This record gives sequence, structure tokens and C-alpha cells, in this order.
Amino acid sequence: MALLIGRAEGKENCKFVRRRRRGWAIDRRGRNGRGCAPYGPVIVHRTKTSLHMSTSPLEEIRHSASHVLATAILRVFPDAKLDIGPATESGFYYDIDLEHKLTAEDLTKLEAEMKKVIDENQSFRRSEVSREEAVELIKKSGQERYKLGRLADVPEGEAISFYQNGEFLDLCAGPHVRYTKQIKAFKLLSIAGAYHRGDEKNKQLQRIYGTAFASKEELAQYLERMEQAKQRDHRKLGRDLKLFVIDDDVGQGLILWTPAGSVIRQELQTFILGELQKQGYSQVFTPHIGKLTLYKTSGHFPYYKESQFPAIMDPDQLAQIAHEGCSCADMTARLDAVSTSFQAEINRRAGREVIPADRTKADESLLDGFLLKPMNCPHHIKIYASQPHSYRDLPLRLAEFGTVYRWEQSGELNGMTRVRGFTQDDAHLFCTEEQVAQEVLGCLSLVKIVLTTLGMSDYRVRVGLRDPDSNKYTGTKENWDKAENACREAAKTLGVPFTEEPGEAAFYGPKIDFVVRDVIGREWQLGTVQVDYNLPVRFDLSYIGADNQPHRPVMIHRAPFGSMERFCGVLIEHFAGDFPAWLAPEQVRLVPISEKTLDYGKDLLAQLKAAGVRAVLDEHNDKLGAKIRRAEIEKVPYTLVLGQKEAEAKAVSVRSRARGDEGVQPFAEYMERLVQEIRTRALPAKKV
RNA sequence: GCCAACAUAGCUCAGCUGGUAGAGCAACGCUUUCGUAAAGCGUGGGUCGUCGGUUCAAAUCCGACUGUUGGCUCCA
Repeated sequence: MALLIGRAEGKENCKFVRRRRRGWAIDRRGRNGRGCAPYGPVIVHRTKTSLHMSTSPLEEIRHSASHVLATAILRVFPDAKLDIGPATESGFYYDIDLEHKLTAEDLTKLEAEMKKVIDENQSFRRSEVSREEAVELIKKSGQERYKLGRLADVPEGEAISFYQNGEFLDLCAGPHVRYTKQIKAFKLLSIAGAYHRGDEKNKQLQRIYGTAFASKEELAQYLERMEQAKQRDHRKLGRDLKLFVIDDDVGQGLILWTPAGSVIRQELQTFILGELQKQGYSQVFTPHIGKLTLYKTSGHFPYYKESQFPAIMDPDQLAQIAHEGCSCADMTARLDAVSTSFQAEINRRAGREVIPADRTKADESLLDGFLLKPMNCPHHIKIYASQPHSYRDLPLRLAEFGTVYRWEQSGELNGMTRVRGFTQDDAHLFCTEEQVAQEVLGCLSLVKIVLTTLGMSDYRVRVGLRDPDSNKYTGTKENWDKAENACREAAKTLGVPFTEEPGEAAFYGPKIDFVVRDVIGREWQLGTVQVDYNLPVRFDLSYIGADNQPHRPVMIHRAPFGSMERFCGVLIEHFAGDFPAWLAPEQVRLVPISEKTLDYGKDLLAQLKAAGVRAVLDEHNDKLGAKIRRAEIEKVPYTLVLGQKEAEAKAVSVRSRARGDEGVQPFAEYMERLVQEIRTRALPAKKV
């Protein structure tokens, strides 16, 4: 999986996760006959977390609110056909089939109706019925379109229950609150399209999202949190702080790193490179494209074709065409054939004729050119394979900030976290079976160092094992046992709590993922380590052992950051733009109180720059307050106020973004502390 | 990809039912030389996402396209 690593781009992981969670995405692939990974079917496991198995009071409130919503919907739109309305992690929704396209005004209307229902203080009454009675009840209520299907989902032998509040009766496992007035605070949030049963083959219904709480205060707090999340959205901060740009003319999902954003990325890369050096990695560089055949060998191409950019013409073919002395017309015709098949591909993906393609007699083999690389491993494998290896050479650790390209559906794109081109802090370790455990541990500690340094202390580790009931994995049982034990042992040795999740492995081997929870409680899968017994076989890799016999090496794929794009996006939100000094694009803002101390500022600026500090002198003709304000808004970690007093004493008045006014201190002293803070990559220390 | 909403100056936004564009901030200039989150005055800046249609007249109405945002998992 080299693939996998790649896929997620940080994401790979993510994508994989999403794919598991989103039935439609999986189904889409399945339908196209591409539900299989190169090494076997994608293992789709749904962890069933039934709300009614362990409902909390809040979930009861929310689930009840969804019934109140349904009650209101039927009052306002009597012809609505209801599907399903569960509680969710942050609220509830109800899916309805309705001719009328819901608008924001409708939400207001529905909210008002819900208030009425709540004020009526209806009681929720449960009744258990036989299957036949249930069918009758559903038919009587005119909701057979979806509810009968839902009824069929209830396993034989399980109780079938209905809940009634007021005039509204719904097939429902419950439980509910006793009276509608127990729903103290609710709000309808948005309207969205949602496929019936999450399957794009089914009709798309209208989903109304809302949330509910036990008190108005909690609702207000929730909305406040949402507002804060909006404020720290990396897309907003990225624009405000000028960290990155996405330009339509360049293309969707392609990140342009601005000078400021590049500083952050560069610092992160320098940081990790230092760690790699300590761990004995070798840095390599490989190109952005590779021959299609390479990815056919690795097995990735046919299966991931959907998520790759179309192949590009092999320049060798162009050269050959020229050699053959083709006329201009011939050449144009052959190029045309290529571009035609390219057009056909574009049209196929779009599902309509974006580019009219009436000449599709393209020779498919002409497409057999180059691929924008979707993952780095084949290139690294070829470096390994370029010469014979002795067991004494191993482990060989090849690292590269490798940029890869994936074709993501347009609806999936999102700022830096879901893109079409991204750079993985990738590495492939080639080692003996005996070395796997130790090497995995090394990779894990690397991820841990990264997270610790950045203050991402709230994370969990997931060890993905094979599904014992499935034989769809590649490789032998012995190898799997060894690989899984290696992962398990490594996770134990790491000393971090971890969960073992059968069915979460990649097909070629088990993996260990780090799932980070951010300040607002969202989870991000960032670092990943994967053990691979398969690609070495496909590429017939070997090394000569101590027994003078050839042996198969084992590969480890790992990316502590995942992708630089995604990681930076998460980091921006993690710090809310308030980066620690070592990462901040601008570390120090020099603010002369007036032009009188401008020269002193220039003097300090030169000294700071000489020490490698990223400092900027504010030469604006503003009052002090305005300059301070600007520095604060731009989230500069340190602002040094320079007045006559400071100039005379060779001092600075320090204002820290994290701690506020820290008073006057000798410049030399301040600089020593600052350089130390940067060198040690310290996190911003809050005022005590 | 699918559903919905949105697209006006660098940013945030105003511009009602059609009569050909405005504010604040930012930028730039001048005045001010200032002590910890906004000094005053002035100047420049937009083919209103693109293309097409309706109309005497379109930022405004209609259509297509492009892009952005929120969704498309949490089993009755």
C-alpha cells in the first residue's frame, strides 16, 4: 500500500476511512467493478454502534427532537415520506422524501412548528407489536415507502416497537424522553442531500440537520463552539495570514504555498529531516512521473485508475514518431488520437460530454505513457533494486518528500485537507523479517516525537489487524502472524494506549495509525505506519543473507505527517494560527514608537536577522496602539516596542502574543531567550 | 459524481420588486512623532465568476458552464 499511504495523503488514510464509512463511495467503486484493491477486495467493515444499545440522556433528547421534527414536517408538508431520523454525535437529522425543495425559510417554519409541538408537551408512548401489526400501522400512516424497508431490517426475534407522540407514530427502537418539553433547546441547522441508505444508487432524499440540548445554555455554548471553529478554519486563516492560495487557473485542489506558508512547511521538513538523520535514513529524490508499466507491476494502476489523473503521452513515443519521419499530418493525427482518448476519459469521468468526442478511435496503447505518480513506493523500490543487497546493508531507509497526485471527486475537495496534489513525508524501509519489529518501533517513535513536539497530545493509536474471518489478504499466515505481532509489540513498547481493530489492516499487511483529536474534538488520522510483505514479491526484491542465499526483504511504508498539505491544514487549526515561534512565518515584529527610534529598530532588525530570526520592522506611520493591534491580528509571536527609554538602555519592551506585556528587558537577554525558544522548538507557554 | 446554497474592490459585506456600483478595513499619499489591540484628511482600486438569452435598459430576470461551501456513516 504504498498505495494506501499514498492514497490518503494523509489522506490515504483518510480516504480509506471515508470509504469505509461512506457506503456510497464504496458502492460506487464496487459498481464499477473496482471494489478491489490490487491485492484483494477492500475490506469493508462497519462498526455498528447502535445508539439504542447505550443511549445517553442527550441522545434521547436528540432522537426525540428528530421525532418532533418529523411531527412538524408532516404538519407542514403532509405528503412528505419519512425515511429515518436518528441522533448523531452532535445532533440529529431526519431524511425525508419531498417534492418541494426545502429552503432556509422552511427551516424557520419548521422550527416554529416544532416549538408548538414541544409546548403541547406531548408524551412519548412506546408500544410493541407483531410484525404483521407493524406493517398495518405503517400502511395506515401512509409511510410505507421507506418504513416498510426499515421494518424489514429489524432482525427476526427482536422486539418491534413504535413510539407515538401526539398524532405522530413512528417505527422506532427508542428510547425517548417522556415528554416533549424535556427538549429544552434545539435548533435546525441545515438542509443537505442524502442518498437513501447512503447508497448513490438510491434516490437522494432531503436531510434536515439540527441539534438539541438539555438546556439553552448548552445550545448557546455549542453554537459558540461552532463559531470558534469557523474562526480557526484553516481556509480562513490561510487567507488572512497569507499561508497558501488555491487558484482556479492552476486547478482545483492544488495548493500554492505562499512565502509565509512555505516557511512553516520548510521548518517542519527541516525538523523531521533532523530526526530522520538520527534514525539513519537516506534522503532520495525521484521525479513526479513514472511509466504506466511501473504501476501495472505494482498492481496499483488498474485498481486505482479512478483516482488517478489520466496518463500522459510518453515522450519516447513522440521521439519515435519524429524518427520515423512522420509527416506533420501523421504526427498531428497520432497526437490527436491521444488527446481524443484523453478527452474520452474526461468525458467518462464527468458522466457527460464535457468535450465532444466523436472521433474516439483512439489507440489505447498510445495512452500507455506516463502517469503522474500516485504514490512514491515504486520509485523507491527501483532504487533498492538498482543494486544487489547484503543483509549487512539492511535496513535501508529511503526517505523523500514525494509529491503525488490523486484525482479526487470535486465534491471531496476541501482547502488543504483534501486536495489533488500533495507531498508526503514518505519513506520506505527495506529490512529483514527479524528487523521488522524494531523498525516499526522506530517509525512509531518518530510519529510520537512529531506529535509531542507540536503539542498534539490528545491522540489514540489504532493497530489494524486482518479480519480473522476473511481470507482475502495477500501473503502467508506465518508472515501475517509475524507482522501483526511486530505491530502489537511495537505499540506496546511505545507505551501508548492502543486498540487492536481486526479488519482494519491493509490487504498486504497490518498497520498502525495515529488518530489525533484537535481542540474542537474532531479526529484526524495523521501519521501511519504499514508493514508490507507484498510489494517485495511483486517487484521480486531480494537480499543475500548470512547463509549466502537470497531472501525476500520486508517493506515498511510510513509517513509521520502524512501529507504536508493536510498536516499543515490541521496544524493551522490546531494552533488557530498562533504558531510557536519556531514555526511562525514572522517571529518578531519591531515596533518603534515613533520615527525617532526607527534607527534603533533598524539596528535590532539587523542583529535579529544575523541570528537567523525572522523579524520585520514596522515602519508604518501609525500610533503605537495601531501597530500593536496589527501585530496581534497578524499573530506574530513577539512584538518588541522600541521607545526612547529602550533605545538608550539597549533594551526592548517585550509583548508576547501568548502572555501579553512582559516588560522591559535588555535586548541581548531577550534575544538569547528567543533563540533558545526557537532552537528547542518550544510551544508557546501561557502566562502562569 | 449527486443534492442544496452561494459567487459584487485584496478582505468583510450593502445594493428592495431591472434604470449601467457603494461602505468599512487594507493599500498608497499628506499631516501628526505618538508608550501596549484602530490618529486625521485625501487618492487610487470593480468588464458585479464566465458565456449566452430576455429587455429600450441586466449586478439585479432566465439558462448553461466554472468555482466555493454544507451534506451524501452513525441502522427502525
